[in-house]
Amino acid sequence: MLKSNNSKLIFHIDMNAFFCSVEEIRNPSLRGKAFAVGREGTLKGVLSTASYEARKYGIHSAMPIIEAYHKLPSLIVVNGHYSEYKKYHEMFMKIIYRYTDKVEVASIDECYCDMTHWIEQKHPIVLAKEIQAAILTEVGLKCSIGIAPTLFLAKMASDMQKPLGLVVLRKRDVKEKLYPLSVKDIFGIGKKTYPLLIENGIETIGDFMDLENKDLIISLIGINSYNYVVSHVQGNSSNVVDKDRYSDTQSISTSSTYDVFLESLSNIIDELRQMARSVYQRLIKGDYVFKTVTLTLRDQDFKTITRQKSFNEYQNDLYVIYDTIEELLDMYYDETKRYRLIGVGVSNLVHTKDSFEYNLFNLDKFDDKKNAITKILNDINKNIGSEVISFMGDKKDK
DNA sequence: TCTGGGGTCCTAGGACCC
DNA sequence: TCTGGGGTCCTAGGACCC
Repeated sequence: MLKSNNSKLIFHIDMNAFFCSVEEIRNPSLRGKAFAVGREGTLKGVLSTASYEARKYGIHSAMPIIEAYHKLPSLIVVNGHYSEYKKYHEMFMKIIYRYTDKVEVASIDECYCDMTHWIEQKHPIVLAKEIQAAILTEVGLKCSIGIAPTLFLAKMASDMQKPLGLVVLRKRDVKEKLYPLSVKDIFGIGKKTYPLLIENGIETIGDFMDLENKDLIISLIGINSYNYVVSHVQGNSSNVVDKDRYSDTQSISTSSTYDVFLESLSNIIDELRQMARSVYQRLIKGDYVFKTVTLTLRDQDFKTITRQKSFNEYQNDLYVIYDTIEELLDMYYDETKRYRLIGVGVSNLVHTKDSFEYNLFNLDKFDDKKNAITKILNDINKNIGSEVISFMGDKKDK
C-alpha cells in the first residue's frame, strides 16, 4: 500500500505527575506516599498536583486543599518549587533534542516531536522506549509517550497509559481505542461543556461522532466547536510541529488572592504597584513593549471584572502602568465591595525592535532607561524571594 | 468542598469608517 | 413612517489549558 507523502510520525511526550516526581527526587522519603504539591500549612487554596498514591483517594489537581484533607486526613502537602521544575524541564528537554529539533514545547511537562525522519532507521516503539529509558535513568523522571499521525491523536495516546505508557494510535485504531472514552477526555471539552453533553446523553466520544447526534450537538455547542472535535478525532487536524507556536508572548500578567479581604484603597494601590513592577520586569526581560494595560478585580462573591486601557502608541514605561492602573482603579473601585483578588496585566505586545513607532521616536533613549529601571527594580525586589507555585498538572489530574 | 496563577483563544456588541 | 452593509478595532467576559 502506498503511503501518503504527508503522513507523519508524531510523538507526544508527557511527564507523569511531574511536580510530584521532582519533589520525590528532592526528598525520597515522599516516595510511594499520598502527597500533593500545594501550599504547606494552610487550608486555603488549591492543589497543583497529586501523587499517584493520593489519586487513589480521589485527590487531584485544582482540588481545594480543605476538600483533599476531607478525603484523606493524613495527606501530606508540600510547597512547590517552580524554579526546580524549570531545571528539570531543561534536563529532560535536552535529552529529547538529541533525537530531533522539531519540537513544540506545549507546557513545562509536555511536548510534541516530529519523528518522521526516524522511520527508516528505527521502529517507533524502539525509539520511544529508548527515550523513556534515557529520561528515567539520566533525570529520574517517568514519562508517557503517545505515537500518532497528528498532534491531537498523539496527545490522546499519551493520556491512555500512565505511568511509563507507550501507546500507538493510528487513524484506523480510532474507533476501537477512542470511541469508548468519555467526551471529557477531549482537549477542549471542559467543566462547562462536559455536563451539557452528559445531560443530553452524549457520554462517549463514540456518541459524539454518531451522525444521529450531530444536530443535537451543534445546537448545544455550536457548529465551530462541533467541527473542531470531529476533525481532530478523525485524524484530520494538524500534523505540523511548530517550534515557534508559543514563542511570541501575547500578554504578561500577575494576580494574587488574599487571605483577608483588601479593605483600604491605599493598601490595594500598594499591592498593585508591586505587581506592576513584577510585570514590568518580565516585559523588559522579554524585550517587549505594550499598548494595553489591564486591571483585574474579584470581589467577595467571586465576581471578576477586567478593565483595560489601550494607547495608540507602544509604551515601555513602568510609570505608564502605574498611572493607568490607578486611573482604572479610580474609575471602577467600588468601596461597598470587598476584594479577594487583584491583578495587573499588559497585552498588545510586540518586540521592541518590531515596534515601528517605537523605533522611530524612542529607541535612542531606550537602552539607558531600561538599564536604569532594571537596576532599580532589582534593588527593590532583592529581598522578595518567596516563591508562589501556580501550575497544575495535566487535565487527567483534575 | 469553596474555589490559585499564568496564559491562550473565541465571541459578542459597540464605535467608527467608507 | 426609515433607518444599508462590510470591515476593523476595541472592550469585556468566558471557556479552557497546564
